[in-house]
Amino acid sequence: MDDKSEERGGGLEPVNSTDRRVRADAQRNSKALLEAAMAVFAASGVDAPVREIADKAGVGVGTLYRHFPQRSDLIVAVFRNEVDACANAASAIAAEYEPGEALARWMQRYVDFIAAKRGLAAAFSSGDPAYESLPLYFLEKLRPALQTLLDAATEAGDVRSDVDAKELLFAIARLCSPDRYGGGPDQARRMVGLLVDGLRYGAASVG
Amino acid sequence: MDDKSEERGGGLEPVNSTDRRVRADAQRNSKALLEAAMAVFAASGVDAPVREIADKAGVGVGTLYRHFPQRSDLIVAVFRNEVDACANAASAIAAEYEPGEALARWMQRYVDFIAAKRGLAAAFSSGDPAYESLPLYFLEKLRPALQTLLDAATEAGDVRSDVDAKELLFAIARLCSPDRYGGGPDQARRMVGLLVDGLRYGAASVG
DNA sequence: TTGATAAACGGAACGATGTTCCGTATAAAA
DNA sequence: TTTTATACGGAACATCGTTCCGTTTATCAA
Repeated sequence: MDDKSEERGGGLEPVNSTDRRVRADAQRNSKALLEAAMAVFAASGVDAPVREIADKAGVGVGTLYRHFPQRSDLIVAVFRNEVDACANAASAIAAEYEPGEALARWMQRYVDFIAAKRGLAAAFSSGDPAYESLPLYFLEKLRPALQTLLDAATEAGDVRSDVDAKELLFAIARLCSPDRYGGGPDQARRMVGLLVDGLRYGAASVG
Repeated sequence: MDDKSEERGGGLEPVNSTDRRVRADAQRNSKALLEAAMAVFAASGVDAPVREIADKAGVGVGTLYRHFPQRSDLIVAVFRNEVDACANAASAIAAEYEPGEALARWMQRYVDFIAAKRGLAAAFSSGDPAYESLPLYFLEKLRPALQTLLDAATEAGDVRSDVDAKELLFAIARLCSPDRYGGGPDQARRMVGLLVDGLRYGAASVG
């Protein structure tokens, strides 16, 4: 199928469209930039200057723009990365706790994620087309993760079965939204805790 | 009480803390800037450059910054101005229509206001302390306005009586929020229309 | 191992923006 | 009219996102 290459046996290394491998320093820098951006965004918010990120990663701004042609690309990359981390946490938690407890713990993990991303949420709904794809990515990654936990907890009789994963994700996100002025990040935790208790309560009638 | 002034008899003109009147050109320019900002924000969003506003008002940027020391001050001023306009519309509408119809018409007016201010809503929840006072102002102006309309409509038997003005304001604002991707500004109108019909339906059981 | 070369790098430079500064113009008071 | 506090205008500054290009370097072929 490929007209010009069957060179390296193990296709483990990322290759360019032509032939050559992706240079090692490029990979290193890309990773360093992503991690620096994560740290800087967490510390100073999404409005932090790109130069600060480049400095923290130990590269020039030219390099930063080679890997992330626009500022929003960096934001999007960080967001997707953290969505992935949150989704992946589901299976790790499921392996360690029994179903009901796993569900509760993952939901608190999800609350932390939402709370940390409050600054981004504002950017998303600001109409910038650069962020259009994010809500879909968000849903496609997190819904299956939560659904798996829900199914397991339901089958174990720990929670009721008439809850939709998508609705639950949105409901929690809204509980974390700062609409009610007053009540800090603890309030969100308490409200979500109540929600989880509500799920458990419903399971009692099933036995 | 005032150790140095009892000069002008009719205190109709705005005065400075010392003695002198506020200059006429200053008043003119302040008003022109506010109107220009309203127009520019509506046309190009809240991220429009201040120079564009100064140009439209026919003044220099120095003058703009004399009246509104920070960019956010201009945004806040426009917002408060439009909150006032929306609140004042209540009495005007109430004078022209019967209570139930007045309520319905004002709520659509409120929807237009919320929809137009979507760009600002993002800025408010971005944590900038310059906007901290706005939600309170919003509530203190609009709640009484809606409450008056609600009371009149309730007394006329047009709507049910168990609705809270504050909750209604927030509910409508959320109906207008672009969370569900898909569904434009018409959807908000339809949903609020349903809400109003719901209010009317409840009144039937009262007679 | 050693050139050759495509890829990646760094950071000065550019354009746009929010904000400040200060010499000039002017409305209000004497 | 003269005086003076006030306001004006717009050049200048600091900072941002982004581009450009001469220089460095990792990879490949010999």
